[in-house]
Amino acid sequence: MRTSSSTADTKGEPLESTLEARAELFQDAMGFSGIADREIKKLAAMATLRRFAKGQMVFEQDQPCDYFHLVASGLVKVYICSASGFRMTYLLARRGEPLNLVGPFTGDPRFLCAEAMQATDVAHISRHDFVRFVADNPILFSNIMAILSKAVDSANSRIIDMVEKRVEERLLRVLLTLLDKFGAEIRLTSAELAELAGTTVETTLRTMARLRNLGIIESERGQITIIRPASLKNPERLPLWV
Amino acid sequence: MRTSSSTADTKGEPLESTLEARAELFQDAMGFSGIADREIKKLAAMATLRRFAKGQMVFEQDQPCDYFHLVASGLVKVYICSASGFRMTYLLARRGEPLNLVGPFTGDPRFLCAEAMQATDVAHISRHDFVRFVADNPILFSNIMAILSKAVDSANSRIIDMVEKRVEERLLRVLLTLLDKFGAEIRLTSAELAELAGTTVETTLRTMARLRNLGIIESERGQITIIRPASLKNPERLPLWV
DNA sequence: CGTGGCCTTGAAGACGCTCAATTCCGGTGG
DNA sequence: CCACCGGAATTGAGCGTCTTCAAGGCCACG
Repeated sequence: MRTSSSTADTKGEPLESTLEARAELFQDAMGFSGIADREIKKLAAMATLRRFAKGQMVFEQDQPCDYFHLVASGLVKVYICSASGFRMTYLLARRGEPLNLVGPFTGDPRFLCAEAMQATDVAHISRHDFVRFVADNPILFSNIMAILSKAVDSANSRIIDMVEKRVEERLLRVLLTLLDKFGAEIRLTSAELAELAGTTVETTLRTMARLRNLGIIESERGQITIIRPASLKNPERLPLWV
Repeated sequence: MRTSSSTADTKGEPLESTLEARAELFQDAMGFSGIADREIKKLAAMATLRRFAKGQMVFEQDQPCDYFHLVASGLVKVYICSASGFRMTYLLARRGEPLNLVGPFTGDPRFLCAEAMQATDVAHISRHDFVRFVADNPILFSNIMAILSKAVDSANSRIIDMVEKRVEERLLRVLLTLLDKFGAEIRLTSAELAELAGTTVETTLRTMARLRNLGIIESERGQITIIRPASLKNPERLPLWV
């Protein structure tokens, strides 16, 4: 529950990349469908890649938002962090997923932090360039709104979960979501799961032990395997937006 | 915690109104600043007003979103409702405040319900007209994004509150927010406060009794008065987006 | 071979939910 | 004018779920 990130927080190191590689990234990035190739090229020309080591911060809380970020490889967790150090992960972003769709429009500091969970490459576009590009390609607005509406619904349904659902149900929902997105083999530690479900490491461990006894999952150090996916598929358990 | 809204759910009754009155409404509506008068007129021409009685639903969960709604008078609560009937109010909208900024863009059903807390007039614009208008007035996008970013931050900080803050702190934060928006005289019942703070009526009552003993508030039936606003102004206690 | 991260388990205690009973108030109808 | 009813406010008692604190084991890696 309390955490201390003592890891380096330099903003990654520049990475050489070809225009083609970047164009290919934006080509099928989430929210960028329906953009003409010619426009995608422009986008790629404005972007630069940076590499982050495991544990490095891509951006931090209360910093003005100067860049739009898009994951090119690796895995990034986006979380909110309270004054007392409690963390709540609400997005695990991999290739093609944006880290901050809203921020660039206002530029204002937000609550969010983003941290690389593995060695990760992230594409950056300056806020100014990004906003102008979106204005030139209005289809992006609809795309962004569609994503935002899911994100808002997910946040709202999480609020309800926190109050009325027990930890076991929340964890099951997290597992279901991870199953959908990453497959049955989930390479996360209990601490990371706890931050996704909004609970403590100890409670997570205890609950996972129960699920293991029920034969729903298997787990070893830093790795969980879902054995009986059907057990998670409760129709009432809508997936989160992670 | 369990609720049963047995109130009528007809969609309000049509209300005569002048073009000028509607234009004046949109003139200083939240998110509509920076629009030329000529454009505002267009907006007003597309809008129709409807009246809702106390307890009537403006829109309900899982219904496709066909209209953009803007409150013209009265008070509307927007809330999410879980399968088990638990409710969480996350917006109290009065004149000039939109009820669904995101919905019209996708048209998809959402989790949200909106219910009139008093006799209320609401302006409706068809989703199609609204989206086209926004496309014609791109400044609206920035405005909407700015509002959404606050809403998302608020939802996220609420998630953290639910997990790590006690009911008393959540209630204090709700009271602070209501103080900022509505002034020291708050005309809400304990049940309504409970839905805002994400707790039960009983716990709300008990907590309010404690605050009353501390001399922070006074309360009578359906009415709370904040006596010592300074007690709520903890710098760590950022206001919500209500 | 030691250190640090991760997993595991126990025990205690708190917070807030649930159920239940009672009172108070305002409005409605006889 | 009075009786009744429904919504709102109170207050008490019991208890379940989780957090918290604590201690120990396991594994990988330098």
